[in-house]
Amino acid sequence: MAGQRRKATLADVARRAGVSAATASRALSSRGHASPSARDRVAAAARELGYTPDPVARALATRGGGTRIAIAVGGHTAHVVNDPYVARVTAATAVTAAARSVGVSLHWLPLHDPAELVRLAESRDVGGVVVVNPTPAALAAVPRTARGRVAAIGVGSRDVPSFDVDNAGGATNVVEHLLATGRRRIAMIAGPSWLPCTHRALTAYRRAAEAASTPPRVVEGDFTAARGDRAATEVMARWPDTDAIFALGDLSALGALDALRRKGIDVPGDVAVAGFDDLPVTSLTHPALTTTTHPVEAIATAAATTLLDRHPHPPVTFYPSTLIHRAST
Amino acid sequence: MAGQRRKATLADVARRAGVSAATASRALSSRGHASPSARDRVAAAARELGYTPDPVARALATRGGGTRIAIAVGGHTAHVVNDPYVARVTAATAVTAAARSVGVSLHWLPLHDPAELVRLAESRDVGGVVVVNPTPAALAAVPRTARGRVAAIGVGSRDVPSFDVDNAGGATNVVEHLLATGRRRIAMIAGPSWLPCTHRALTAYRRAAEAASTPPRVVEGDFTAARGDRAATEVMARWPDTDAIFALGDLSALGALDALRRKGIDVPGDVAVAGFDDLPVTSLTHPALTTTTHPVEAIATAAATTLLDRHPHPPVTFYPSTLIHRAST
DNA sequence: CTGTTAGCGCTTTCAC
DNA sequence: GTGAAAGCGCTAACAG
Repeated sequence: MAGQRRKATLADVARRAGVSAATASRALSSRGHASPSARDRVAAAARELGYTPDPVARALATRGGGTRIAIAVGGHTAHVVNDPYVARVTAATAVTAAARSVGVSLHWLPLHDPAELVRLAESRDVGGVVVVNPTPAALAAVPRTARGRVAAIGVGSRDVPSFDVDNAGGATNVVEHLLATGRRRIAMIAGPSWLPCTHRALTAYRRAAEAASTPPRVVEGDFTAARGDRAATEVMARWPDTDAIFALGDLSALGALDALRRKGIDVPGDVAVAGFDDLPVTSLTHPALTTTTHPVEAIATAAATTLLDRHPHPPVTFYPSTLIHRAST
Repeated sequence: MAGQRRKATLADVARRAGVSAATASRALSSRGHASPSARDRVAAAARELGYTPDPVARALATRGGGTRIAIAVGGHTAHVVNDPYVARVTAATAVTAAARSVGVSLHWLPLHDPAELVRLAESRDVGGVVVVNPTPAALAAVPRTARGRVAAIGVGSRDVPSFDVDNAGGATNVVEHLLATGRRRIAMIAGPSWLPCTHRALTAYRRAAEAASTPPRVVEGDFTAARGDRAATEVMARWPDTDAIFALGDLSALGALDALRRKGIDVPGDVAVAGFDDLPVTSLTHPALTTTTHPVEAIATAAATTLLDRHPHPPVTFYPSTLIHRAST
């Protein structure tokens, strides 16, 4: 319980190791060269003193490290920061950041005013920005000087690497599963049309449906349960012989389930319902929901790590979308 | 699009306003006194230059501000940081922190080694620690020097202010609702016994049950769905005439719902089921779950604000637990 | 009320 | 390889 005296500083370590602060710094950060002997003595001194470098001072001196990574969530209202999916991304990022002694802040990125993104990327204390649900327009505002300081969860751009779910593959999996279980008149509740990363899923659905000679039936959604409910109602009104509904977003799927139940339509007897996105509770609904699971934590961690470690980034990295077959299909 | 030249610094502002850096600092931070005229000129200069103070430098100079607030989640395994409730707390805190240019990091607080809490509280770059699901033992390790730098979501201690749900009131509400709807043999699936903040709910249940002359029926749970499932099974085996199950934690309630359905027990016909904690999807299950809603975001924001603004803190603040009556009771 | 003078703890030229 | 010295941008004494 040695918490009494003032925290050890680099100067203390240097003194104890009998070297200068500069050498101690080099030895510790293993940047620049230091003799093995010095390196050892410094390491020992640091250990004995329980020294940990002050991230604040380091950030100030290196003018660039940054003491936090900002998460900017694209959307039309400030409410987007309260989304459970965003919360998952934030928590995962906050864990990754914690290991480097940096923090995470969460911001709304108004899609009508992408300047906020630039402001964040240029803040001296921001080490990097993770953009969630970006649009090309918002990304276009990112100045070249911010290269390597911005990463996207969703679509990327020339300067912004993308870490994303393989939406196309995932959607294809779902549609093929539906086809394989005998469904032929499959409707889709899509995502909001302004969100480009959902286009791929929609395209994949169209392609798969076409290949099976079932004409596409699409209704726009917005990931909410309420919209899913209304969308399902609309689907059944426009195409009464529909035998499967594929909803982008599990909340919408649950809403659809509710709408069908009210109409006395049996799931999966009359209509199969599949979701997309792996809400933690979909195994507990009744009927349990067939959906896809996405490695959100891994995606967030990869994006954060790229920023934190200044990794050279591949332009786009896809993560698998895995089908989970349950009672609703 | 004026992002080209180097960001303005306090010195630039001071020069432009024709004052010294110290005066500019005083004028901007409204700490210490500055003449109205100086204040105005500095403010104008700052605006014209688009100046924003560098939080990193500020933190270094004030030795104490801190550039992040740490969230420490008590538990027996590192897995606790992946909890959806924790994610909600983290996101809300990250939004509050963002307004002050600070970040949030997320840590596991091993209950068998509370030293981690001390380490966090003493890190120079940490402005404050929010402890989630604390135990008295862990809190006891907090040094007096950390007063005002630690806040708890859950039980507090003499030195650690507590921000928490009124678990007792919430549980009482649920039990009284059950009694009011004619239930008399009410079982409870409790929380993990090491988590003190669930004791209050348990006590309230016991008291309410006693007052209604219904002997308490308690099974320990752990907030998971799997445990809720097994617990409900155990309840029905030990007390077959049970007509209501109150589960601490909505996941457990959903698990219980599942177990009852498998046994062919009708809900709410034979047995009513109520949850606790307001998972976002409980309105969508079938039957929809009666539960209580808790202002998690408000709680997290209050705890973070106390830390950030060095508020004088009341020792303990309770937030209401509101009953939401749905189909399951 | 305001300017001057010192740092906060670390990294980084630049000589030696 | 290593040390001395000069900051990073800001705030905190201390005189004036």
